[in-house]
Amino acid sequence: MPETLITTAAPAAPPRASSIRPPRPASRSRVVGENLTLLYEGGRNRALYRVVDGCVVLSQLLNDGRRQITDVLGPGRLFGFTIDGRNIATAETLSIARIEPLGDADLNATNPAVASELKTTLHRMQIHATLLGRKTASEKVASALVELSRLFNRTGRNGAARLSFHLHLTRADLADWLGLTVETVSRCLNRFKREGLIDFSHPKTMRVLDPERLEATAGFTRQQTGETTRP
Amino acid sequence: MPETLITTAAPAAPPRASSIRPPRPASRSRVVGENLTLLYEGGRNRALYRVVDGCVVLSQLLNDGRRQITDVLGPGRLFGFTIDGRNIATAETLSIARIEPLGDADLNATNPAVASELKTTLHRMQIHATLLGRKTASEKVASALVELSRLFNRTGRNGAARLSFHLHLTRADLADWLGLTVETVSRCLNRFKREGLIDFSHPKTMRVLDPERLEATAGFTRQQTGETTRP
DNA sequence: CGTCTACTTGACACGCATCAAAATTGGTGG
DNA sequence: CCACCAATTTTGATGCGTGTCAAGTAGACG
Repeated sequence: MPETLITTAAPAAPPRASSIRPPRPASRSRVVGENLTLLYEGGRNRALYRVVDGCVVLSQLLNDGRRQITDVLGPGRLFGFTIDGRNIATAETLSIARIEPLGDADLNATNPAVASELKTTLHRMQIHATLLGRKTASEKVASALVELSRLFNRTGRNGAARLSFHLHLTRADLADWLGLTVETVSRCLNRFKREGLIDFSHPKTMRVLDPERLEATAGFTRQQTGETTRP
Repeated sequence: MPETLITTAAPAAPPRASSIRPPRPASRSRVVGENLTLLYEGGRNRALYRVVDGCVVLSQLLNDGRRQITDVLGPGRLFGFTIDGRNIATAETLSIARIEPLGDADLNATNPAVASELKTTLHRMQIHATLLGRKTASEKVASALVELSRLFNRTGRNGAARLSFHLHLTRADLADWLGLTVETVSRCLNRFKREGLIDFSHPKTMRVLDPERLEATAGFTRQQTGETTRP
């Protein structure tokens, strides 16, 4: 039984520069966001980890500090893949998360479970690339809500989804995940709230009021719906 | 020795709808682009392939026809990964390409070479996600040129790079890869030409005149440059 | 209660999409 | 080789979505 790590919030760090626009003057010394624990960065560790509870994000940075979150991991997901001993991405935990290292026997990429995880992550990345390159701001935010509600929704004691979930990401994290700015994310969320798609009193506690309309707003890839047209 | 497939251009198909904007009226019956051979689409085949020569692209589609090319494969790359028997992405060859199927013995994802390819692809996807979400149009186009010149440049007989390469992608493909429109791609390319970064007389034959300035225009991830700042 | 940070909201600007049309390239048949 | 048509690429004019800048509000924590 592997030991379980419990990571907690790190002390505040200077703000980072994001946004989509050209090189900003900013070039901060600390690259991770506030309230985060940096698990490793660009090739420091050699173990694979499993998320037990909470939320871990993978990210990349440009030289001037612009950040892209490439994946959001919920319970069960593995991370820490390396190429030639260097980690593929930077990983951070959001608020409190429990992670456990995989045993040495499982560290090999030829392990079927690990290979399967690689393919899953790759598939998710493809879908996310489509979101980043081809979706509008509204579609992006709606997609994120659908995705996060699936990852983190708590089922009631009767087993039915409550459609209320804890948003582990800040608005800035969402922006860095979706290729937007904090302001645009905030505007979309509040518009959805006005339109009755979602509700939130606390900014981190989301409730989906109209899942169908939300999913329609999110847009779909053809594969996801199974539709494939041929002449 | 596995047989080698030679794929050629397919007959013309109706145009597809791309662009980043909301649902377009368009919803065409044929989903692949012109002059392309569709290798498989959303879960039709079970073999892994290796690109021997030419260029293969992986793509995804949204319901209304918007397309995102998620990766561009040059010689040596593998593709055709599946999850539960369904292909992760749609693959198409551009113009003429030679591909060969991997032997049955190699089909297992636990094969080290296959696992390594998965990680390589995943790493490339992360870098591309950063491009899609956080780079400007100029940075995107410059990055694409740098990347394609590495994939397809022909070394002279003395072994020195000639920095001239065949652009397998059309402007529309580039746009779908970079999350832009055809017009923006064309404008960037011609601006780079005016500024002396690149040159091309034929639209498909690119020559890099100033690799350093081009790479500077492309921007870098911190990992790529090896730079990592800590407090 | 004061301070700090995250979040929200408004006014404005600009990069890139959109729309339109001309120029170039590619292919086919005479 | 040239004429002709379709597709691609280029170029210009214009508009919109989203980024930028700025100010205000709300929670969290001492």
